[in-house]
Formats: sequence, C-alpha cells, structure tokens
Amino acid sequence: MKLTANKIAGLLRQHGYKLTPQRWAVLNVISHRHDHLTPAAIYDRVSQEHPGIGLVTIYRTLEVLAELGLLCKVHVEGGCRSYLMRRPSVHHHHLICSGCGRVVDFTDCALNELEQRLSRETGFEMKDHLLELYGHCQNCQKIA
Amino acid sequence: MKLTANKIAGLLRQHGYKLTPQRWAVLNVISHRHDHLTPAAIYDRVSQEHPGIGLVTIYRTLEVLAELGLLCKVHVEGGCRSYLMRRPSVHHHHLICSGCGRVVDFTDCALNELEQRLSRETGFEMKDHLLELYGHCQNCQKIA
DNA sequence: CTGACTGCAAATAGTTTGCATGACG
DNA sequence: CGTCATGCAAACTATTTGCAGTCAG
Repeated sequence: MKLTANKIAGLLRQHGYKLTPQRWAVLNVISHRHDHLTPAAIYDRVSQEHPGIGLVTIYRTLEVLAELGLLCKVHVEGGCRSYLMRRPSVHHHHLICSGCGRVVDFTDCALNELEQRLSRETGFEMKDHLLELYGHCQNCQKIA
Repeated sequence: MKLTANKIAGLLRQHGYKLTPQRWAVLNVISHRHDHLTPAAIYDRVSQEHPGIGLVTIYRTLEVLAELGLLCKVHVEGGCRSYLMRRPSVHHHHLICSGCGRVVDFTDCALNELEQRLSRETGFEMKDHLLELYGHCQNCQKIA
C-alpha cells in the first residue's frame, strides 16, 4: 500500500494543495519510520536534507497531511503533546512500545459490544473513541 | 463514597503532605462537578473564594492530588492538554460528552481478550492502555 | 496577476523553576 | 529549627499568527 508521489500529489491537489519539496521531505521522514515523532523531531530530521526549512512549515505541513488522513496523532503516556505518525485514514488504533516508541497498528478494537452496553446504561449516543495500548515490544523486553 | 476532610488529610499526611486551605479549595471545586476542567478553569473558580491564590499552586496541588489518586487526567478531542477530574484510584475509564463535557466512569473495559490476542500476534508484553469514549449525553442529544 | 506556500519574527499559551517568605509541628 | 507550602517573577517549551517575498499556473 505504498503511496506514490503521484497519488499523494493528486490527493493534495484535490483539496487545493500543492506537493512542495518541503511537504515531500516531511512525508519522507515520517513514512520511513515505525515510531512516532514530535514536530520538533521531524523538524530536526527534515533540516538535515533541507536546511533552511522553518519549524512553522513543519507544523503547517503536518496539519495538512493530517487533514488528508496521511498522518495521525498519537497520545503518549506522561505528556500528551501531539506526537504523530504515518498511516492512512482507516479506523484503527495504536499499540505503542514504551521502550523504543515503535508503533503497531490494529483495526479490530472489539469495542462495539461495550459501546452498546454503555449506551443502553447511560443514554449516551456514542460517537467515537480513543484507544491506545502500551507495552514492551520483543526487543525491549530482552533489553529490560 | 464521600471522602471526608479527615480521610483526605490522613491520606495526604501518609505521604508527607499537608491539607492546606488551598488544597482544600481545589478539592472542593473539583469534587462538586461532573465534568472536566483545565488547570486555568480550576484557578478561576478557586480564585473566587480564595483570591490571591497563585496559578502555580493549582498546578502543584493538582500534581499532588493526582499522585494520591484523588484526581485523574482526561484527554479530550482536538487538543490534549491535561484536563482533569475527580475520581478515586481504581482502574477505570471515561465516557465523555462532547457537548457539555460531562464525564461518566466505567470500569469494565473488556479489553483483556484483545490484549491477549495482540500480545500473541505481535510479541508485545502489554502494560497499560488508554481508553476513552466520546458521545453525546441525553441532554445534549435533545439540544442538537 | 492570483492564490498558494514559505520563512522569519513576534505573539500566545501552557507549564515549570528559582527564590524569599510564611506556617507549623 | 527544619520541613513543607505558597506566591511572585522569570524561564521555558510548544504552538500560532502577521507579514512580506517567492513561485507556479
């Protein structure tokens, strides 16, 4: 499910955006990783190949890419700044390694039944949920 | 399960803290509500009865109270600053109304099976999870 | 040309830290 | 006394906004 430059460019254009070198650079940095990064960390990495880019551009780019569903945010223990990672816009959740930050996606959250029960009990109309699992990946288990 | 001043004072003292008027004021503000508040909002309310209190004290108090399990944090859609609310320290989750901010707790998250399956599939050792449900409460459904 | 995009600098927000002072056992 | 707590001011970090110059169609 590799997205080509063309597809991404098309997707951007559909929404009135352009695929600029900066946006491309951000996408490159993020898509080659399996963990999550802060805006600042993305900035650092992008800067290496693209000195002179502004941190502001990173923020704006992330906003656009997230809007198109090419990225999504992650909440992490302790602080909950807006960490981000790559992934298309299907309903899914994250399993995050507290050791190395690696993120694994999964789609089946098995919450329907729970939502229905709570809806019955509380009268709430369910709209959405936030689910993230934390643990240690095999690698980090060895180290610890 | 109302906590008396004495119990709270004892709990604080056990951990080497004191029950000061400021801490008491913060607890009062929070314990009378069913929704979540930002530190700044808590500050505003506490200030009314307790002018001259510092925002810093609110932050420090919240930290202490959270450490003792008298409060806990909430993540909210959009931004995810540290919103807070009252509640004892048992494993539980939040059902949050996107309309009015009301929070309902529930304990049975039915995630064991999911965690076991994912653990088998990915080799992760599960430690913890973050689960929050969002919806509209009965009241807010009427309004909308 | 026009609108989209970028980068800088400045402005905001939210939160933390250092320090002198005061309360209390 | 010695410890903990408070409030102020300052420091920081994270993020957003205003603006002028640039670029592609």
